[in-house]
Amino acid sequence: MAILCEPVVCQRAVKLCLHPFIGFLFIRWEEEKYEDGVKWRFLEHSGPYFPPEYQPLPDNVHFYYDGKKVKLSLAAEEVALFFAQMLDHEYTTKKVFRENFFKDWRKEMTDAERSLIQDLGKCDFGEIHAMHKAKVEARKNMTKEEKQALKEANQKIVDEFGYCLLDHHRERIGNFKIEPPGLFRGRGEHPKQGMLKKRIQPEDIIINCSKEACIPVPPAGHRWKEVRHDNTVTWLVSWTENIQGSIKYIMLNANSKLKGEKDWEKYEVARKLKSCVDNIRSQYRSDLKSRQMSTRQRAVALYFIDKLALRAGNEKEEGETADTVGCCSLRVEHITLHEQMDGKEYVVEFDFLGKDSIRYYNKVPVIKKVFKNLKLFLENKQPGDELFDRLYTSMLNKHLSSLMPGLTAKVFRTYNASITLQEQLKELTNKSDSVAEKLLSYNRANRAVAILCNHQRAPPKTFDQSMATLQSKRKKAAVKRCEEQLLKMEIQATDREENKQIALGTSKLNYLDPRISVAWCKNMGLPVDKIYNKSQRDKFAWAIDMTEVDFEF
DNA sequence: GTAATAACTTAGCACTCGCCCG
DNA sequence: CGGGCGAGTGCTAAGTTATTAC
Repeated sequence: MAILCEPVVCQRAVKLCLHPFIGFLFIRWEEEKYEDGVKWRFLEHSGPYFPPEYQPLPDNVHFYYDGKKVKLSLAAEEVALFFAQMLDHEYTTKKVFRENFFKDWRKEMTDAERSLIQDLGKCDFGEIHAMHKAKVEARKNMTKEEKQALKEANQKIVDEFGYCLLDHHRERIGNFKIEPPGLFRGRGEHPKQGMLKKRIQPEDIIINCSKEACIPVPPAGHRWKEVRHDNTVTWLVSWTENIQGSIKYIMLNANSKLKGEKDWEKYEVARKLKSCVDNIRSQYRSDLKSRQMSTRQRAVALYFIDKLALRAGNEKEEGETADTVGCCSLRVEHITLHEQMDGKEYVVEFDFLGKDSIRYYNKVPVIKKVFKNLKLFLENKQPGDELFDRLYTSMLNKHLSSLMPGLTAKVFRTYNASITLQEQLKELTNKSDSVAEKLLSYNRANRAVAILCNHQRAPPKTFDQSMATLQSKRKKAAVKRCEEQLLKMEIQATDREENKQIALGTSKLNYLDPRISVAWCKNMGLPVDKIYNKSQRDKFAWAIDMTEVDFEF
């Protein structure tokens, strides 16, 4: 395999010295020179915060089966309440949801209950549902004092459980609360929707902290499953959830040193790709002619991943999750080839459900060699067959890491997102623009990335109405106010309209090197808080600190 | 070599909260 | 000064990738 790039690995300290690192980041970095894989020296925390115990229904609220009042056991009653709470949701009418729920609910019943309750259709959760709605209503109508008291109680919980001590730093924890029990929903057509997500007990919990630290105290009468001292991982608490059998973790907040450094590294790898992407592109273009079918498939997949920012697309176990795909797992039915379309040659029409069951629909002209290969891959295949039947994400990533250390499929998304933002900002903004115009341009650049990465959202429920309001304000303002304000509102309206189905947050938070944005703000004379809110400024503190006006991704 | 597992990032949606308008 | 609304935040599902187990 050709090595196309200089390795980037194992040069942490050296890498840093290349940068105008200032303030705490530098000091913090200097103090930790850990051997490979070690994430901390000292870790102390309070353990997880458990949701409140189940409160039995009051005596005047009843469950009915086949028209008759039935007093349920505590365990069965709790699960009945989960279902009753969701009754306003459309998915409680879905067959899969109902069947999964009923099956799991029956497991929680006593023998007597189980022999009585055999048909979900005969269950009447009406009173329980009404009680729940009344509770929600009551919470909304709390007095100021009650709300204040609640807020203070919550703050106390955050103070006690929300922080940990990692080496010499007090760090905010990302998710210190144990996920409460309920009915699993999942996204899209999930085969496990409606299943009971069980209550987590201290006996399910693994605690990770350092040997010298105070070990968190389990709730009275309970003990932890295990206490371990593994400083090669970053999690504080873990447990296994019962729906997929996967492990859940409590980890640090994005504004922590540990996460910040990782984030910085991610963008440095993406920048490294910038310097060798031309070589990598010519390599996979020449691989399109390979005699090896698997190499050709890899080349076409790479072409898509690079050009369209598709995800890698791991194999998934059938029946365990919704039927979604990424690049390597595309099937015959997900693409249609058009020799000619809309006046363009060699158009590939994509239509598939990706991560979170978000639809990816795109018509893309491709180079002839890619088109011909796709035709070849489709020969003698049926819908349901894999397009890239000789390709696995593991092979792809192995190949990529041989081209550049640290390179994997997802780096292309980061790289293409960041480079697109930088180019769009250059193209769209002028120093002489007004603040509102600059922000519109920034959002448009952000939007270009979100579209590339297919970050969609459901149009806000009140969209049409609020759009109309904004439009009419426009007219009122025109009558009585100066043109500048008119312009500002027009710009806002444009921004919102263009953003109807696009989610900017994901790319801003995960794909766009924050130094591009910070440098742009400096260039444009805009305060950073015009584009980053408080938590974004926290997360990107490292970039805000170190970025010079002339930063180039 | 392949499958399973572990660890970590990425993702959209629901809810909350604070601000603005009538 | 209450209600509506959008921005911000919390939540946790759903990905990717490296590592481990067989």
